Amino acid sequence: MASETEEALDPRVVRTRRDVVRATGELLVEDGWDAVTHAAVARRAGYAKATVYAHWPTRLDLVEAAVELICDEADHPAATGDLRADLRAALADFADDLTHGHLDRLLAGVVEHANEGDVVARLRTRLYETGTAGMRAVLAAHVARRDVEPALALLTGSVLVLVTFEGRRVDAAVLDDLVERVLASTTPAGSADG
Amino acid sequence: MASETEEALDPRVVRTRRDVVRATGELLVEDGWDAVTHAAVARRAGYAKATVYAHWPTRLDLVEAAVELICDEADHPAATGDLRADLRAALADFADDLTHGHLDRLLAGVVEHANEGDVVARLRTRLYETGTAGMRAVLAAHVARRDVEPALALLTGSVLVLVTFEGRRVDAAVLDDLVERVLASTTPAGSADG
DNA sequence: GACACTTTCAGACGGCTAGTTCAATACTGG
DNA sequence: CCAGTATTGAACTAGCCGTCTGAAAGTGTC
Repeated sequence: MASETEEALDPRVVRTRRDVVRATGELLVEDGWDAVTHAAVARRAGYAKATVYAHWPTRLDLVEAAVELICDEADHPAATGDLRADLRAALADFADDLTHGHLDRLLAGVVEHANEGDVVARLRTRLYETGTAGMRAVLAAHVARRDVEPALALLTGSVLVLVTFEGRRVDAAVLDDLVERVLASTTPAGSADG
Repeated sequence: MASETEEALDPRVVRTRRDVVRATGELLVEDGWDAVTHAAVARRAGYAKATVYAHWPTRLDLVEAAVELICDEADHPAATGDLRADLRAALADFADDLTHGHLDRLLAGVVEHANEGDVVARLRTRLYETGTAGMRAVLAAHVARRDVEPALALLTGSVLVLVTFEGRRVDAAVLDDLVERVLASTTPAGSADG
């Protein structure tokens, strides 16, 4: 028999999982957490409702699988080695995910449903770390270790707030200003006091 | 007849409005946006479901009234005049609202339901500005005008991210570090280039 | 191709909840 | 006391969620 972790031998199961999880992700991103219903997902994916229930008994199972897929598929601009250029690119990418990728709604969903168990808390961490992985990598490569966390919080937080709550369009000038302000309080990596 | 804006003469109406809006606010804060149902609100407030429907035809009407009340009742620590102390106090207050006041869930709710009309967008702005009013006031009094907005975004954003997405407890040391980092990139108010 | 096995399907069902309606009751100001 | 208004409790419709079923279709094997 196949191993427990790779038991999806039947091509029907593979197809179903792929199509349904993809449809769930689209629904989650476009219409939000509450739109993820077995019936809605089945309709969108082109499968019967009972089939969806058979694979993912609860709504949370569906959301979990979709978030996993979204995070796995996420890709970020490659680093060039130039600290400021890479930071601006990563920040712009994050801002774009928030607005056009509807990452803001995804994050809002996990925060609002955070009281529904540890699974949701794990999804929150997964989404946040995936969305900020680009920035974290750039910072880790260029600034002192003790500056990485605060700088990351300052950059991601400010962009999140500007885009999501102030409805501001964060153009190159805004991003540049934020980057300069944050870098002013950091020490280069490898420095004596880093 | 009474004026249109102050027509609530009947004490029954006054009582009903007060009790129901308060119950809605508690429900909204404790259990989230989706828990705000006419039936649930009526049960909690001790009124009949039909009465709640008579005053607030839609769920959004209920949420709107509750958010208005919450924002009106919000109070913030008084300023002492010491920039750093006031900033730290305002930030700590904001962090406390996020965790114990469940402001994070309120904000998540309006973000997730932002596609349900302009009313929700107004609520988002109202909540965000109320929660950050303390910091904005302190900054406006001490740093150059052009530094207020970016500094506000950096401070509120970083605290929001640390508390809500990283699950960090922001103690005095963390707040102090953030304040120093942000202030390093600002110019005092009234300065020549401010 | 024949076969046993698994997956998917389509629909029906009971249960729960949202929102509406309405006659009866309680309250208010005069 | 009385006319007008607010509140009530309950009934009712409509719609959706989750479950279950037998039938149909697909899969791997001999």
